[in-house]
Amino acid sequence: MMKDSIIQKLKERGLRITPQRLAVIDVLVEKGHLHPGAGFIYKEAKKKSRSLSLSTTYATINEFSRYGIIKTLQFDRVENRCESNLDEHINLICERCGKIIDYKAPISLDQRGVAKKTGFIITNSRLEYYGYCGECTKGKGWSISGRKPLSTPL
Amino acid sequence: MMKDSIIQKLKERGLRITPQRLAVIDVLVEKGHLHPGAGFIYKEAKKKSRSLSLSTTYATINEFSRYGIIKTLQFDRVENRCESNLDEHINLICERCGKIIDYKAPISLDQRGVAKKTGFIITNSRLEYYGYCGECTKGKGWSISGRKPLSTPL
DNA sequence: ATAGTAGTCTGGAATGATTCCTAATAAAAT
DNA sequence: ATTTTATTAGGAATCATTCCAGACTACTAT
Repeated sequence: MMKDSIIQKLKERGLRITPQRLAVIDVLVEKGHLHPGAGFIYKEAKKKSRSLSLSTTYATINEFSRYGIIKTLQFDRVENRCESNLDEHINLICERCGKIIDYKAPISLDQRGVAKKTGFIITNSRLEYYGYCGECTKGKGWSISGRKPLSTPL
Repeated sequence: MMKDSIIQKLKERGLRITPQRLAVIDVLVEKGHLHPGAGFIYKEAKKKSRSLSLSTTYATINEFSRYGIIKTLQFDRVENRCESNLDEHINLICERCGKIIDYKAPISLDQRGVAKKTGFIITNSRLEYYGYCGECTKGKGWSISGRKPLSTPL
């Protein structure tokens, strides 16, 4: 997503454009593909806007998420991560290095069929596959040792 | 999963059969479809095995999970939930009442294709759709008010 | 049966990402 | 320029989960 279009969205929703938010947007735009967590965004954004607190970073992320500008990938006991790719895709999550890869694949679940059969109305999805990324299995003859899920902070 | 087959698995892996574990197993077998959380399991299991601590409940759940007897559905800022249905399925999660419904549907992601294309080796999956269950939308003409995700403890 | 020895259990303290709180600050509208 | 009101900073609070160390006990081999 482009920086301008995000700013556009903020204005549409009546949210103010502040230096703190601009700094966070910059990080999301430039490093979004890394699926950064709040801590990473805070550190990076602070470089640009000296006056930025962790609280504000969280508040900003939450606000953006609430208004559909980003999506948050929530995890247990580990920093949540931000998803700026809003296209339908699957996340491949490496349990060794924590990397999250967007994998474009059309998941064809018949949402209408689900609604008809169970009464459940789908509004959102979370499609993840866990395992080990190419780098983490490279040259190791497939012998993963330190399985420590999502341990690497980002 | 049957109680006996779980006990069988424990023996196979060299894990001891203790009254605490038996109590937890009972809950998992009887209430597994509710996708109980640690707190619920603790409360229920404590009725059967008077001597059971929350720590042990957590330890037991973790152990079972580590050995593939159950799967844990991890969430952020909300109690994790236990999944005793190990068949391939999708979880429908109600954002109002927190209910989790197992929806049987063949997700056909070509794992070999993923591996060939990205080098990522899949070992586990997490397929969830969020929304509102039949009961929570019933007679409301589709006007959900108190959107408070997974708020109901179980 | 009995004792030995890991594996388990307990209760409480510790953890840590995230949220909450309130006074201070600063966009944007008039 | 002034006012209104969203936003921010900083620190305290939250709370599911983990960690810890000492006590305990299910199993095995004697």
